[in-house]
Amino acid sequence: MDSTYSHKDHEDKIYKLWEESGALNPDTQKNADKSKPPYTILLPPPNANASLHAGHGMFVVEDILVRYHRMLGQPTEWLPGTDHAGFETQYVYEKHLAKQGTSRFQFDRQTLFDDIYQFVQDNSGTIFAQLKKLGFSCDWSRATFMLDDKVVKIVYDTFAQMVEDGMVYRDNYIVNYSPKQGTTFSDLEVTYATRQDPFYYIRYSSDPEIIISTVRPETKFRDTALACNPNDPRYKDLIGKTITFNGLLGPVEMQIIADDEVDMEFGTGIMKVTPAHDAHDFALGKKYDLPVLPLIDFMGKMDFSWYIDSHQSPATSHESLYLERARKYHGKKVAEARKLIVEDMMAEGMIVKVDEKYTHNVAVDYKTGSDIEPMVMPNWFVATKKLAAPAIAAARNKKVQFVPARFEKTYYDWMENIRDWPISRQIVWGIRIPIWYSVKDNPNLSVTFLDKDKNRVTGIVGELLGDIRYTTYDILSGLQSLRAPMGAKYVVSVDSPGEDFLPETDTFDTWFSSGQWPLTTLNYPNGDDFNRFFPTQVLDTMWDILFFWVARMIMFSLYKTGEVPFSTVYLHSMVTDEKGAKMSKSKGNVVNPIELVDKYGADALRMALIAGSAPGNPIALSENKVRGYRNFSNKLWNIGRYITLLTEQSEFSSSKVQVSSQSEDKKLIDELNDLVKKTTENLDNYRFSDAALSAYDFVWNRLASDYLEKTKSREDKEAVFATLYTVFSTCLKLLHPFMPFVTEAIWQEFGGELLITSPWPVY
RNA sequence: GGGUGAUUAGCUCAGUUGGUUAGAGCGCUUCGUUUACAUCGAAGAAGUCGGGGGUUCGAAUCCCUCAUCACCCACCA
Repeated sequence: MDSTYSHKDHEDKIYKLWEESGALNPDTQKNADKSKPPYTILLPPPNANASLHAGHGMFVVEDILVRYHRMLGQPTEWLPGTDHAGFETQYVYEKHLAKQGTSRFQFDRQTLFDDIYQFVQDNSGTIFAQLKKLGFSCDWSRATFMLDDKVVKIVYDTFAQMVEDGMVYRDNYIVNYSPKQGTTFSDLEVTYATRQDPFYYIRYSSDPEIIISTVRPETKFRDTALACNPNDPRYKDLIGKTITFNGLLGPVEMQIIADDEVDMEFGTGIMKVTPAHDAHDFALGKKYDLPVLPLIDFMGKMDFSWYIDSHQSPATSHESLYLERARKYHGKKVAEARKLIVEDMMAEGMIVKVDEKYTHNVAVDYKTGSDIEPMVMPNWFVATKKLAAPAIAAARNKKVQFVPARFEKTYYDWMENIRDWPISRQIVWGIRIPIWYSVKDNPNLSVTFLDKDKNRVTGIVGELLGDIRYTTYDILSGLQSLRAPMGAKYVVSVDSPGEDFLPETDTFDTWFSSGQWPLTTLNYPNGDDFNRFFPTQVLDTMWDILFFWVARMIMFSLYKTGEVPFSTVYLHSMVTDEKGAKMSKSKGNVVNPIELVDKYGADALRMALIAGSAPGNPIALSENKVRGYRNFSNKLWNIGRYITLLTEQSEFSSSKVQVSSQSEDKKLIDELNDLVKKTTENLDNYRFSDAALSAYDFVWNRLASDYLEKTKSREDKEAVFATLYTVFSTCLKLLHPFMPFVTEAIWQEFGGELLITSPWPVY
């Protein structure tokens, strides 16, 4: 044995040994005891085109659990996979296209999908190779990709079933829409940016005095009411009345409604209601039956065609001015239009005050920070209330338990206030929603497609088909996007129901498919794996996707099977930099785990991530800490080396050793037994840090520094050897889940079967 | 606005249901080339456990309160 442990000489070879031994697959796992219940964990699928980041390293808790239960003799399944990651991946791909000077608009949706598929294929494989570098003992034979046929089939089945059960519906509803990204986002995908914007006080009327305040004067053209608090003495007498005033586009009539939700303290206490472009106003509109009048189009541009078209022949100079204004605003981006509108309002003396330093929160999408424009449009929704009820009950009945327990409360808070879930995304990369629209029944479908000459054409299907140049087939083959108006007739079908049909171009929210991961990976409902491994034992992930993913898996699983998909949710640490700050590219404090593995070995990194970590709490990763555990790897190696040297220097052989009855030796054995008990209990209770550190402490301080040093002077080398060998080999087992490579490497030096499938010590 | 977590040695953090002199790693000081390991060994310094109050025979641990930091949810025109 070399005098220092060189991880590079061992890690890859050992991983190969494990793979070849069949240990990673429960069907070939040598020590699998069929009479014992299987132990199953599903790896949260990383993005297929991702590479490893420090956060992935925390999946080590899963490897620890899997290795521990494998050593207990349970048939053990750790099922890996990758996610297509919908919008995130398409965003990455679009940046890639931009670099090549092109964009998604140059391709029909099928071509674009195929190209992204290829792009993802080209980048896939790295993440699995990197997970292997960390020593993760996944069953690669069952690796699943979110777009595999078996996954897509189950997702389609679920959708069809939900449509039938009335759990999925199509509705015209206000959604978070990003004009820049061209897609809807769910509430969870929206975040808020604090911004400073001018806050305008606009006079609507002098007698009675009505001044409203807003940051969005450009939307006032489609206001459908003014609202005040019913108890506001300033406006009490006006409630229910209709006032008339002069707007930039002529006289406007507006009724005044009252609602408790209007805050008397805020601004002037009276607000404009724009149901088409504000979620709160939309809700008010529903309550008071106000019309929804859109003003901003899907590209984020002002649409004044509603005014222009109906005011084509102005009779007065006023009317000419109004029309001129409407034309000026029309087609402008929101921000630009706002400027022009404010200028005109200023000129008209309508703006009485501007608070330039008003700070407020603006909705942006979580990934790119593009502005969210609340828009009313048809989307597919999942009715979540009925799904949530059993999911809440399951947690209350302890069918699912959270580690740490406090997340149970977070889970309830979200589940009890759950809102319907918009699942359609206007992107290409994902699983297409299996809906078809007949062009005959729906002549008012709006489509964008590339014609035979690759020109981009947008229009209404009925009109386009009246043109000799276009057939349904042309539209279908060049199709980029389709927008079906509310009330369109549709057929739920995976394949085209006929020649006269055009497909829904929306795809599912990526979480709609990943939410069914326990079902799709295990081949619900009749797969052997499903019968064997479902429900699984532990789901481990970080707390940031508790709602996105964990909650959805619980809901889907209960909906489809009546059972929870896993009994324990373990929420591992967020990996931060050494100062405890969140890692981010912009801060430049991102640690590359593979570099640390190269430098110090996977075992060292694993220990650094586990030692001192607690579920639900952040863990600071520093190179120093990793180096410290690299030293421990070397310590283990050298203890092994010392034991080997003992046998080489003496005549006795390792096969016939017996632990002596010397009190010094017996005491150590007793302490070892305590350690085995403690480690086992800690593992059973998800106390990984304690389990790792108690073994670390025992090996280094008790075994190496104390016992080993003291016994160097002893004459009865054979007895010392016996004790050392017994104690140390047990310690290797205890440490194997945490430091699989070095423990296996030493084990191999001792000869014999693989450590990975050796029995866990008993106490 | 609602909620959660954190605050323990210079740094990063453990401390399970309250129980003897509060722990680890790194760092620091002094010494050591003892053939397992200098990726080491020996010895050592260092904390009134955020402030205040309370419960208890006993509190880092339970309760109240304040402060600071971090995060989550909602988002007021």
